[in-house]
Order: sequence, then C-alpha cells, then structure tokens
Amino acid sequence: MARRAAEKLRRNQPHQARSRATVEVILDATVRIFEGEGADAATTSRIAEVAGVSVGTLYQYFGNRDAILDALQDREFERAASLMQRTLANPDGASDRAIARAVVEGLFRLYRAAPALHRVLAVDGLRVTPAERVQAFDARIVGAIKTFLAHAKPRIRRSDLDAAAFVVYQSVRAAMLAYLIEQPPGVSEAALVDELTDLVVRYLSE
Amino acid sequence: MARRAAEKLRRNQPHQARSRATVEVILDATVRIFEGEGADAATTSRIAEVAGVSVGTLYQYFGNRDAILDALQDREFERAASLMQRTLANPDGASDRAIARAVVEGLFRLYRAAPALHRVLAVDGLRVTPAERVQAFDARIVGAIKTFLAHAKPRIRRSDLDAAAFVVYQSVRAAMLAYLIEQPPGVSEAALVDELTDLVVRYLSE
Amino acid sequence: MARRAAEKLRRNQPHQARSRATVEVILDATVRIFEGEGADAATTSRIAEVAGVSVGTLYQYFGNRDAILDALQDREFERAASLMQRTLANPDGASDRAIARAVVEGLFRLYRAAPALHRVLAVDGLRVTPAERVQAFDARIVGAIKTFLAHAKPRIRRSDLDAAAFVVYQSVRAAMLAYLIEQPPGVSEAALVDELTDLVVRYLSE
Amino acid sequence: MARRAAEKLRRNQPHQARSRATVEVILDATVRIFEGEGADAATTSRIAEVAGVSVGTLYQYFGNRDAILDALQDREFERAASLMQRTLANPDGASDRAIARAVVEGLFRLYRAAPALHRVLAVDGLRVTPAERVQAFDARIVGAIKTFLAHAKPRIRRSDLDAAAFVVYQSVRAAMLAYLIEQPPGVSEAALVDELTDLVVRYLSE
DNA sequence: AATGAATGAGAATTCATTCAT
DNA sequence: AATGAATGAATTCTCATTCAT
Repeated sequence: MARRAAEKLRRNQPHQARSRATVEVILDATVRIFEGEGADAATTSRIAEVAGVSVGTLYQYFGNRDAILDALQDREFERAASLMQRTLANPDGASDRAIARAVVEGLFRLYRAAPALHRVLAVDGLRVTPAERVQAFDARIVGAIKTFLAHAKPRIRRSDLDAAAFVVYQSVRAAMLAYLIEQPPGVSEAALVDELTDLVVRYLSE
Repeated sequence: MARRAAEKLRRNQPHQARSRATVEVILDATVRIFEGEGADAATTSRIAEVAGVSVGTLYQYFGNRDAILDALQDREFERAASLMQRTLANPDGASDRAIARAVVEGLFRLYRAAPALHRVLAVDGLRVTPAERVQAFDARIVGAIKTFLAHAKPRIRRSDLDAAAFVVYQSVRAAMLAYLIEQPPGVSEAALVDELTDLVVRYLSE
Repeated sequence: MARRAAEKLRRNQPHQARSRATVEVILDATVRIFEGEGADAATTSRIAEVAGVSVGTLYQYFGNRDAILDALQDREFERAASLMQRTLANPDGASDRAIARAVVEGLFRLYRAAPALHRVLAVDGLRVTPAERVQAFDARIVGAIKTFLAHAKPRIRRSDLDAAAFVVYQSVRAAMLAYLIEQPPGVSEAALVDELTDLVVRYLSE
Repeated sequence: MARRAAEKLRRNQPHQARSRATVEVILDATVRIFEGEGADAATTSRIAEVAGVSVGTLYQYFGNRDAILDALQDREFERAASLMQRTLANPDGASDRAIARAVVEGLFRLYRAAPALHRVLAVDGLRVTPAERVQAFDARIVGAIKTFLAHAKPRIRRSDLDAAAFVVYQSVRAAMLAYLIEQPPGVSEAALVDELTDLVVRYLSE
C-alpha cells in the first residue's frame, strides 16, 4: 500500500497530466453509470467500457473497485467542503438567513447534479464501520459549521456547538437526499429550500 | 408462466404457529447478521445458518432474498408507525415539547436497538426507484405528522404542512441514524435527543 | 398372525381400489402438467399439488420421480401395444392398405391425445442407455409387426423382417410426433395420415 | 434493462483465432460429455472442466447454458443442410436410388459420429415450443427436398410435396437415431441403410 | 502502459427426497 | 396412511481481480 503510493509520486510530469485525465474519465464514467443505469450496473467492466479504457487500465489507476468510490467521495467531499467554507466565510455582513439559504441552495445544487451518486456516498457513510474518510469529512464539515457558529455574533444561542453542528448538517443533507430520490408529491423544490432554511435559522438563532 | 412467477413471490403464507416461529427466527437471524457482521454478510446461506434452518426452509418462507428485507421492513415500519401514531395522539394535554420529545425518544430507542438494520432500510428507501412500500410508509408517517400539525392548537405556524412534515421526519430520522452509526465524539445521546427535540419544536412552534 | 393376515386380505380389496385410484390420479395429473405447463413444470410438488395429494402420499405410491414416468410409459405402451395387436390381428380379410391405415390412425389418435407426454416418452426412449423397458416395448411392437408380416399372404416382399419392422415402426412414430409438435404449415392431418399409410404400404407390398 | 438482457445473449463474438479456438474447445467438450456421460452430465462446470477452461471463460463466450446447445445445433444443422444440398444437387444423371442412398448414407455417417448429440438436438426440436431455429432448419431441409422432388423427372409421383418432404425427412432421421441409440439386435447397419433407401425410393418413385 | 481473456470463489435458487407428527 | 415442513446437494451465473502478451 505504502509502496504503491510512493511509486505513484515518482511519476513524471506529462504522465501525471495524462494520468490525471484518465482518472477523471473513469470517475465521470462511474457517475454517469450511477445516474443512468443504477448503482448495481457499476461493475468494473462496465465502468471501463463507458470510460473507454480497459479493465487493466482501470486497475492501473485504482487498486480495487472501492478505490473508485473512495476517489469519488473525496472529489465530492472536496466540493461540498469548499462550498461550505466559502459560504460560511460570510464575506460582507450578510444576514444569518441569507447565509443559511446560500448553504442550503449550494448543497441542493450539488446533490441534484448527481443524486444517485450522493445516495451511494451517503449509504457508504452509513456503513456499520464507516471509513475514517467519512468520519474525517463529517468532522471537517461539522468543524466548519462549529467555527462559524462560534464566531457568529451573539445571535447564536446554542450551547452544545458540537451537537448543534452535527444535527444541522445531517438533517439538511438527509432531507435533501430523500427529497431528490423519493420526489414526494406535494413538495416543491422551492418549498424544500425555504423550509430547510427556516429549519436551520430557527434552530440556531435566538 | 406469469401465474407461477406471481405465486412464487407469495409462497406458503404461514398460519401455523410453527411456521410463524420459523419466519421470526429467520428475520431475527438476519437482523443479528446485519448488526454483527454487516449487511454484505447477510447471504441466504449465512442467514439460514444463523437461523439454524436450511436454505431450503428459508426459501419455503421467502420467495427470494429480497422478500426477507421486505418482511423486515414491514415489521419495522409497523413498529415505527404505531409508535408515531400512539405518541402523536396526544392523550391528555401534553405540551408540544413533551410530545416532540416523546417521539424523538421513541424513535431513538427503536433505531438504537438495530442501527445497521435501519441503515439498510434507509438505504433501501434511497433506492433509485424506491419500492411502493417505502413511499407508502413515508406517506403514512408524513400523513400522521401532518394530521397532528393540522389539528394542533394555533401554536403551529407552518403553512406548507406537506413540506414541513417531510422535513421534520427525514431530518430527525437521518440525524439519529448518522449518530448511531458514526458515533461522533463530543455528542452524547442525551444531547442529541435534546437538540433534536429543540429542532422540531422551534421549527414548528410560533 | 393368521388373523392379521386374514384381516389384511379382507381390507385389501377396498384399499387396492383406492390405491389404484390414487395412482391414476397422480398419473393423470402428471400428464395434465406435461400438456399444459410443459415437462419442466412437472416437479414432484407440482404433481402432488395438481393431483390433490401430498408429496408424502406421492412417494407412498412411487419410489421416486422416475417411477412416475415409468408407470406412464407402461400405461401408454400398453395402450399402443394392444392397439397394434388388435389391429394387426386382421379379423376379417381387410386389405393391407386398410390395416395399415387403421394402425396409422390409431397411433395418431393416441399421440394426439397427449403429444407432450409422448414426446417425453420418446425422449426417454432416446436415452443414451435406454431402459430395458423401452427396448422391451420396442421389441414387442416390432415383434407384433414382424409376426404380422410373416403371416401375411404372399403380398409382403421384405426379406429382412427385423429391419423392416423396425424401420416401419420408428418412421411412423417419429413423423407423427414431429408433426404434432412442430405443426408444420402446409401439411394437414389428413394428408399426414394418407402419406404415412402410403409410405407403409408401398414399403411393404410387392 | 432490456438492453442489458439482449446484450447478454450476444456477448463478445470472437473474431480472434484464439477466441474461435476456445469456442470450439467448449463445443467439443460438450459433445464429448454427451456421448460419454449422458446429457444430464453436461453441467456448465463439467463442460468447463472437460474443456480445460474456467466457468468464467465459458460464460465469456456463451451468455448462458442454452447458448452452447444453440451453437452446437447451428454447427450440426450447417453440416446436415450442406450435406443434403450437396447430395441433392444431383450433378450428373445419378439414378434416384443412388441419390437416395447417398443421402441416407451421408446422414447416417453424421449421426453415427455423435448419436447422443443428435438425440439431444432432436429432443430440442421436440420442445413443446420449438425454437425458431429448429423450425427454420427443418423448413430448410424440407424445402431442399421439396425442390428436389419438384425438379425431378416425371418419376416422382407425389402430389402433396410438402407432406411428402416432411414425412421422408422425419422418418429417415428418427429411424436412424433410434437405431444408433437402441442398437436393436438383428438389424445390421447395412440392412438399415438398405431398408431406408428402399423406403424412400418406393415412397417417392412411380 | 495498455489490453482483455481467463480465473474461480461465492451468491441465489431449485427440487427430489425424508421423516416426525 | 397421509401430511407437508425441512433438508442440502447441485446448478447456473456474476464479477472483482490477475497476468501474459
């Protein structure tokens, strides 16, 4: 494992660019299969086929099938985390509600772009023994929220910031995912965003 | 042909006590495997083994592997739904907060008894095409909440009851599940219940 | 001891009748399944179900699944053989052609009543190692034909009676079976009977 | 979904020499098992084992077990059809009897090379619902015979050519098969060929 | 590096047969 | 005798992974 990682780093520049491209092609193919054919269809052969490479090549870049999901998780986590951090940074004095709405809308856009993928990632996160990666990511998000809450003006009234951040993050995420997949009749996208924004604001504000 | 296929999914519906017991033994074995060995370990042979019956017997009661999950889902759904309905019935004039806390605590007990099972069921609910059963259950729960909200004294201030009920249910469920599986450091059970109760009450009351 | 045996014999009569009836019920159920659902559907459970008895009872009368087929074969063989012998006996001086036609028509009626059954029996007869029963039956039929040919007036011109009888029997049987199952367009039942009669007569007469 | 199912049955059609060779190895192994161990012994694992490949490889070339039989059928059909067409072409003015004998002898050689295989194929042809392939083949053979009969000099006296061709083909085929498998005592190969030739000639000529 | 044929462990499912009641 | 629940060996098929070219 360590050897593989070290060897990888030694590779040269042009190769790295091409490698990077192949990796992306494979990840994109996987996402496309998730969305179009369902998670069960994402076999290594099918991924390779859709990506336009051979299985052998696929294994050149990913030690095993799970590594593809891991990479996908990393990529999506990165997007979510950077979105959160950017939004929560609160550039100019936006109102609490405006910030909350921005976060909710941003996450919603992210999830809606690939609901099946996020479903799989959520499921993965629900493993009996969650990968450290998942816990690390959650901790990072929760940390960002916590920091935000901590630095917020006296408006935040929560005392247990850990619990509050955890509750807010999981609640919003799950409601969105369930909405995108179940498509419950009688609830519009706009209504969902409104309600979630309100949920967060009321929960956090004093 | 179609007749046979349909018949297959039904199988002997057990009316004898013996049969009922065997069904329970199989369901319990499945839950035990989920909790102890993870969902992937729940193969038909392993379930039969743990249940102390033969594969043949297993298939005498369940037309195929998925039928076991379906039965488990039915069982758990029934428990959750009856809990909700019982609690929301609001026997004597309990306060909103008291009712909310009762629901949260009840669900929490239910999930804590078999987190991995509920994870699987949630995952099942996150299928790209959720079974009608799942949607029916969600609709039932959301309906119960909606009815409660509709009949609540003027204290409820939500206008979009559909969206509100959906948001409340999914949020609470997901946060609990994530908590039970990730076991985030720094958040106690009591704190979680407190926070979720508060989340619900603040979201709904005015 | 003697008393018990005597008692047994006294009870036997009605029991034997009942046993005989059960056996028939099982055989008939099997034929019905062959014709209506196909040979693959004829599992022991399905046979018992259609016969209205339990599997246990089925095994009371037939040592194993193949024994059912054997009995069916015996029954059908008996019908075919008695038909042949009756017809070939040539009561009054019927013409060769009339006799041939009678045999062809008799067999055709027999096969048409249960084509799928006769297909299975034929297939069984085509086993790499045919059961002695099959060879015995074929020998019996061929023997009957041979005897008939031998005693025919000078009209029969075949020298190798064994080969001739074998050829006649197999040819007629197979053509009929293929006809009943393939239902070739452009060939009517009447035409088939005519042609087969002519085939036989021309082959045998001088 | 349907797309995937369709794709399954096709699989990699082998164009490389290597692939072609593997396909042949598998088909030959199947025939060998039929002849030596009986049709029931031809499980996918046993075929793979005798072929000296893994089950996985077998499924790389044949979408399912039946596809192997189909391929075998195609191969044998091709041989039989080309034999018939070649022989019936009647190059120079061979006599009717000579042509008939050539056909009978040719078919006999074909069947004798793998009687159990041809038994299975005949059985397959006797399916309650024969595959279109079987009907197509039979139609092709019967068509070739019919064409031959139609173009024969005034010697052919049959009026219903469809029925005649059908009767001739099925009769000869079945008698041969029964002979090869039952090995009836008292009938030599030479006698069988003689008798069948005579059967055909007498039936058709006038 | 890339390829894709080959591998084989493992999963779901069926069904003839047994045996306690 | 009759019942039918229970058995488990056997079968088909899948798919992650390897490795010779």
